[in-house]
Amino acid sequence: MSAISKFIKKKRREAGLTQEEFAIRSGLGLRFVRELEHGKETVRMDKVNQALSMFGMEAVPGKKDE
Amino acid sequence: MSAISKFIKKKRREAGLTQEEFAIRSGLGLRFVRELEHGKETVRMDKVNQALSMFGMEAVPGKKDE
DNA sequence: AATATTTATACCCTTAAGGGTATTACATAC
DNA sequence: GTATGTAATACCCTTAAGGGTATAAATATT
Repeated sequence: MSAISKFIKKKRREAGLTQEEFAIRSGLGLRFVRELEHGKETVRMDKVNQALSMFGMEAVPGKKDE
Repeated sequence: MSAISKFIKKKRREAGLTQEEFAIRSGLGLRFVRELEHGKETVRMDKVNQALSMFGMEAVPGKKDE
């Protein structure tokens, strides 16, 4: 599971949001939110960044291991 | 320009590779490499990670500003 | 300056991402 | 047990991402 997928799932739950509520608030499709959290690797980066921006984050290069 | 785009462009040049050479070595399409470095936002995350993995990196959540 | 190299756009095609919706599975209650 | 809320899969459709190739522009290099 990617760091991004795990991050979104964790943060969303901490915010007390369902996938549906998160989808609505972020302007993303519910199916996309599900697939992103489920670890789908072929998602589009703009949508990923749209999700991350809900928590003031964006996709950046990071060390692979650790 | 996204942090990832800038990172790839910078690292590729530091490695002394042309976009074409980088495309070949990473197994990505030349056109994709061009569009990624040019800042296209709708690229696919798996391809982005394939590019980042050339430098031992992957897309992770990071603070937006700074 | 001219020339070679690298990078950027534009064309068409195939494939699949994302959306909507419905259905199914999985919880956590009651 | 049944009901309720949440999450996961499956269907079809529209749109566009990515590949290949060709051409144009930009950037060295001499």
